Amino acid sequence: MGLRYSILGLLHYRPMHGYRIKEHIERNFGHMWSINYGQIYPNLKKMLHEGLVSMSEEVCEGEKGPPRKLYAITEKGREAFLDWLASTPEGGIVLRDPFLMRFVFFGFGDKKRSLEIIDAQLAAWERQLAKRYANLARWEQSGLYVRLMAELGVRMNEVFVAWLKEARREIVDEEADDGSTVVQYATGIDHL
Amino acid sequence: MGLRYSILGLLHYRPMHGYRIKEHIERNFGHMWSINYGQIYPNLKKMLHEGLVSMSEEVCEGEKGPPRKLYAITEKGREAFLDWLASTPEGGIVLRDPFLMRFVFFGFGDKKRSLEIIDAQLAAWERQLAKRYANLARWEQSGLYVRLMAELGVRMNEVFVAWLKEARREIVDEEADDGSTVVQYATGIDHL
DNA sequence: CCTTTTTATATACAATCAATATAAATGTCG
DNA sequence: CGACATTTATATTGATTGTATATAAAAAGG
Repeated sequence: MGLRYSILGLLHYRPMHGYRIKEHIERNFGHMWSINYGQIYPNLKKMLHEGLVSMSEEVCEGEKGPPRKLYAITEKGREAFLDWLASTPEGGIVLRDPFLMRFVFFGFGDKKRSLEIIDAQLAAWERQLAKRYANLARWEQSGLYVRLMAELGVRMNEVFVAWLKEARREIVDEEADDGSTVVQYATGIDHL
Repeated sequence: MGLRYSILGLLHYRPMHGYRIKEHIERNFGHMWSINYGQIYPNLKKMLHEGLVSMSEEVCEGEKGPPRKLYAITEKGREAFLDWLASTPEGGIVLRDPFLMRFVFFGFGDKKRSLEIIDAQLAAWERQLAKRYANLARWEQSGLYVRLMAELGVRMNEVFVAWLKEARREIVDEEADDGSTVVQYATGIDHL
């Protein structure tokens, strides 16, 4: 139930409708998380029912698209949010990445193909890092905590790029194997 | 469908039963991911049905616990695994952390309490880093890719600790506010 | 002998993610 | 002008992942 509190947190800034919430998160926190409509709309509906947010149907004057539903945080919602904010965070960090998931098993596959995938990943991470550098100026003007989060994002990105470059070198330098006997060595894990 | 291929990858080492799979992942990859029974047993069942793994009921001789079901990867499973391994990883990195989720909103809450949470988190990350340093020797002997992953884990952990220490200092140094007007500044996000 | 611990399988339910259907208004291009 | 793509917006479905817990067998401890 973490997402619902992020939504409540955003509504502190001002009332918003679902579409804007996603836009806001992607613009300001997109470097760390993402959110999608499958979580936003059901959560808003549920929180409306629980009285944590209030809704006002906004007739859009001269605006594009279907009528918007503007959600605002209620006093009850603010209390629930502050309780959550002061509670001790339970559970550790979850890091799931389709590239890293494959990476640990690259010893079982074709090295040439693995290097292709690594190069593509490196390019993607470098593009992302360039984008983050470009956005640093914007985040400088943001509040303290938002700015600090953005800095963490930059540093993590830097670590990823540097690590993958060094890893690539080690993989290339590794003795070429004929594929059969050395596999066990290349991927070897402790045998319990 | 990433988890199922991780299981298939593990079965490359040798046949295993569900309980051992979790143990193995926690010991060797626990620094990056986790897995749980709610994913292991249903996946094994499904993959058995699809012919990607085979099962042999093992009568445990003198061993503790209920009878084990030993799963091995089949030729079909090996093919499916290699296809996945060579496929381009889709989707970016997912990072979800209950602490960081609160962190961005700390400007809305009580600063003293926020610092308590930060200190607890810092202690936890430092303990984890110490553990990782202690395990480095073990990972040195592991295969290339497993060792590289472990190194990434260490570097990320180092970045987290260093970042949070600096962030804490900035938060403490920030001008003390009376809670009302400055909140907007402390958490301020671009207003779209 | 009874309770606790360890090993192990299994499921239910909640949270999250990806994909897509629907709809309204506006711009655009022949 | 009208067909068509685009943007803005709400909403739902199904798959995947995560948390918690129920069940059970045997060894270990007192």
